[in-house]
Amino acid sequence: MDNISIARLLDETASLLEIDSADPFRIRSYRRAAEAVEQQTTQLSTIADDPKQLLAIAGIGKGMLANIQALLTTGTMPLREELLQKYKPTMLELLRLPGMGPKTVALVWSSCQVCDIDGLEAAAKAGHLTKLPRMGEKFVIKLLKGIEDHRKNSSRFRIDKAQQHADTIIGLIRAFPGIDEIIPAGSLRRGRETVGDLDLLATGPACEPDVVSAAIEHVASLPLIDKLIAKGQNKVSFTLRNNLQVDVRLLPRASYGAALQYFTGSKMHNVALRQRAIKRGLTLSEYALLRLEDNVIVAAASEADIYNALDLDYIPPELRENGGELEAAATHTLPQLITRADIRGDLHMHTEATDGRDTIRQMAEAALARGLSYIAITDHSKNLAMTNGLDDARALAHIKRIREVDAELQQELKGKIRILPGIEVDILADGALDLDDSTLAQMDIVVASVHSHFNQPTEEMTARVLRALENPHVRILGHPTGRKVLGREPYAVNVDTVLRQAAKLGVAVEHNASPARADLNDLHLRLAKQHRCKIVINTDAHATEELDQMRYGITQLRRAWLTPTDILNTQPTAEALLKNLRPKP
DNA sequence: GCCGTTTTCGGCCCGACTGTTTTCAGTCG
Repeated sequence: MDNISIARLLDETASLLEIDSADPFRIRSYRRAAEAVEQQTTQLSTIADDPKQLLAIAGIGKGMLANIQALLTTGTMPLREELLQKYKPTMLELLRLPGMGPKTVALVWSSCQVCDIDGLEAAAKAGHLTKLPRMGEKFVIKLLKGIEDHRKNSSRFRIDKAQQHADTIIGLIRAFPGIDEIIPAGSLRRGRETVGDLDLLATGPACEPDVVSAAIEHVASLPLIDKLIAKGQNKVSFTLRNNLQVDVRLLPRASYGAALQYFTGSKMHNVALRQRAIKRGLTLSEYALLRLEDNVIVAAASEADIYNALDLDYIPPELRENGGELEAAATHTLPQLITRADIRGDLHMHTEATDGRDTIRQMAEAALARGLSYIAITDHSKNLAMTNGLDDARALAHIKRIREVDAELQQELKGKIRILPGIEVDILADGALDLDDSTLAQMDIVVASVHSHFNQPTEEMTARVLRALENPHVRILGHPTGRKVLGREPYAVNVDTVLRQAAKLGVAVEHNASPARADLNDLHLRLAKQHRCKIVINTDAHATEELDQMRYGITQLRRAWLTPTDILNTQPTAEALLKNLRPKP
């Protein structure tokens, strides 16, 4: 059983305990353990016989150790089985409906024997629910709408889509006079790959308590609102037509930092931060950091003030996951995280020669405009027929053209941007590549990628990739996990094995910056660093504007605590980069 | 159930909003 499954079972047990009205602190420890397990880069199954290592994980004590060992050996654990005697697993899905918490789930079970969504809908329509305490007409209407939405769309939104919506809404709100700052908080600010909803925090003269109601009305009447959910003294919640929920908060300048800190989260980071505050005789809320004894404000206007008042260095949002960042901030050992400006080249992109939209020259000029010093053009090879992939003859003609454009730009732009000839070659079923070695020998950058991995067994795909890595022309492994964000496919290969072998052979692994295809998540990236892999970050752009997707990839690198020295394409020149890649045969 | 530069017992984060409550429980973030 892998870490993700262990974490899921612990989290489900926590939910079952909630329905069972168990001790809230016991429930919290199960949730905390689930989070801790999820953040481990080592598979617990490999250290199961060493209790010391397991107990060293914060949040894992004697009881949880026994639970994890039971899960690893039997696939379940006594408490979970016991709870499943009393309750049904389908109740966990009921908890995802708006307004349905553990108490209400327990109530409909004990009074109506309802344990799943279909049953709940039937009971609501039959009028059975309004007979229960604290449940009226309004609740039932909201519930039925919630069930409908849940069936239609219960997934999260990809970060780039969420960012686009945020930009639009921010533009509309900023138009109101007296609002001079508005920032997305929540998981968007922390750079998660997907977000559940948008949290936008605004401040300015129009957000001061005595005048804020006008601004609230402005927000509540934005034309793109599909359904208004709530309108409070400083908060408006609504959904867009695609069901994305947006919470806008208008906050006085004096407490903006506290609010930003609070609503950026993560939840576990905030809990840990508040515990730290209490130990110092302080209390932290979304309004301020206060001294407990006399309620005097210690810090509130900026996030940095709050962290500093708690004897911590400022913690970048991407690290706020309660994964050791508080300890590092307390000892001044936070990493100097990589930034977009550190990236000097992009080694994976396509042109009109295959399935890209723009020309070699357009890609190069766009890269230069974005501050890059070198790029590699890596169009598809012939096996990807639907992309008009290049056979050996066309590939050779294409790199000749690439060299010509490079020479032209050397003349015109005095070496400000270099174009390296390359190819994204496909790995065939037997692990061979679909172009001749003699062709690959002409390329500076050979990115080997598995494209057709659907429904293939993991062992087979892993073996396939390992064989491809043996080809000495391969310098970068593209799409190293074969994953699509929000897609159906999980990881096509055994990631740990593939990363180890790539590190051993000196093949760089690619972090694909495209939000649709962020092959390595933050745990994989940390694993890659542990294994001393060479890591490159590429956009896989199919048009000039897709070069901007680098920003999303950078966020993932930051979430993995990576610094400029961990990434190869921070090298200042194409020559320096090539020297750091696997030597050509 | 976890944890300890106050502690091996007794703590464990904070506030707003909703619906239906005639004073607050439950949900949510």
